Amino acid sequence: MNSAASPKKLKIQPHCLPDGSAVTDAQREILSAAADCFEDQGFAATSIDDVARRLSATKGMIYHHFRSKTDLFFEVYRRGMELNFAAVHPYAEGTGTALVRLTKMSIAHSIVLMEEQAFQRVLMQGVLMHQQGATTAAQRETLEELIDNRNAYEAVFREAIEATGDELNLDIADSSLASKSYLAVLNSTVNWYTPREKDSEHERMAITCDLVAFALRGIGAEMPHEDLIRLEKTEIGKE
Amino acid sequence: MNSAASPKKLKIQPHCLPDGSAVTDAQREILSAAADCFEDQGFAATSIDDVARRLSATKGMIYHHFRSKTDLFFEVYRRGMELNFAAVHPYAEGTGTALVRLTKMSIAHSIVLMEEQAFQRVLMQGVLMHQQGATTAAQRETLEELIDNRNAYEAVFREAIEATGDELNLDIADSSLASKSYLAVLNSTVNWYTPREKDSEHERMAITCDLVAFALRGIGAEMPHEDLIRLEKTEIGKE
DNA sequence: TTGACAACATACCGAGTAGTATGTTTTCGT
DNA sequence: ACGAAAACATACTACTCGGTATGTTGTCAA
Repeated sequence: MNSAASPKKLKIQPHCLPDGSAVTDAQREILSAAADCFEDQGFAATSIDDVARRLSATKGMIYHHFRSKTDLFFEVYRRGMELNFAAVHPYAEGTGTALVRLTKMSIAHSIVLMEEQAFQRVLMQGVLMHQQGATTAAQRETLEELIDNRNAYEAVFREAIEATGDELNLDIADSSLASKSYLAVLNSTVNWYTPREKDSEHERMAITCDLVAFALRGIGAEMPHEDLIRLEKTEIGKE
Repeated sequence: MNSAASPKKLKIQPHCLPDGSAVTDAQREILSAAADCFEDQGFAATSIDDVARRLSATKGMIYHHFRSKTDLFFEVYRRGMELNFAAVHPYAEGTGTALVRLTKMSIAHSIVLMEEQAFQRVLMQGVLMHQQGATTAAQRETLEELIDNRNAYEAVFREAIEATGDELNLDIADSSLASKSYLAVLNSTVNWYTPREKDSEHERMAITCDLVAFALRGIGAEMPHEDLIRLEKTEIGKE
């Protein structure tokens, strides 16, 4: 089914820095605070002091763990992609029909998106940053790698969509375009969703259900409502 | 059909500043250059000197026409919304079935989006800016107004989608969510589309066709492919 | 001609910021 | 216990940028 060109092993090993060293608790806290700041103010408007203040720490502490502001941003990006892969990958390789697998992937994606909004918004900024131009050569290289990562993620969905298309004899002219549209629907929440204090889990499930149904119809597939609910329940259970 | 709560007159009068004064050529050039800069680098990373340099002018010239960097951004945003309204409005009030009207609106939206990418990206940034928080009280007020404008735009689509739902007896649970998903598909191009030098018009038409078909299926509607092409041809003709 | 105003250009200031250099404390292997 | 390295904190520098104050040039009505 996914026998197509995908020699790319998805590396889901525990989080580590590019140099291979492990991530300490302190670094994880920095990444989280940085993600919040980048979400609130964007990359350019966020100062290292902002991040430090959010941690009740100092600039020196940040620079002890990360070489530069750009590096910090990249690590936040990497962490965000990791969250997505970790959530979706099990279902991409799981059992069941292609349609069921795609549906589970979509539910997992939508939920992790709403739960980790800060990281997700950083991903968007990363894409934007790519269209512009990172300064140094080393940074460009890192950024390329991150974008590759994102493309690989999209490819996972594209293959699942293609498999579903084959399975149901759907007429999908351009699977690349279809996957972009498909993910655009699932990703749309980052632009407007803000969790309410109460009942946020139920709320998220309802939204996810609607979004996935919309996206599936978009590629021509249908998933009965009660089946969607059932899949979603099992999905949430895993969390 | 759109008898629902929409007392809001869409103001499409020729472009003018908030104080009512007309826009000069110089101001239009500044707006265009600023849109390019904001697209390339984002609001925070763009300096007034950057905009001036792109015009081979000076900072003083910019500040002669706009009170502040934020004001300039708001005007770019306003101009972007204006372009969208101008493109879509005729079809929202046009003739034909609800499905045909919605389709025409979608085509127009998709095309203006690809043609005026710089302004469209600024719109996205404006939404992001709203989620964060503009500094001064006056700026917040202006931003609220701009967001209202955007919501009004979304409402135009929501009403068209509701009308189509009534017409075709579609099962649209949450029309607000549906319109957000719908527009997310059409808007997705700003994140990846870059025009090729040759044949860009044909390319844009093909993409638009696919996107609109996807979005329509998303709400449960079907538009035969040849009909879509035909509508698109008449649409382009207007340009 | 002139004076008044618009349309710029130039010079400058103050606030903020990425990054560094260096000092201080905590941890930990031996 | 102790020395060394890790894990911070503090102080400082060089630089950018938004905004302003002020100077210069063109335009045009009276």
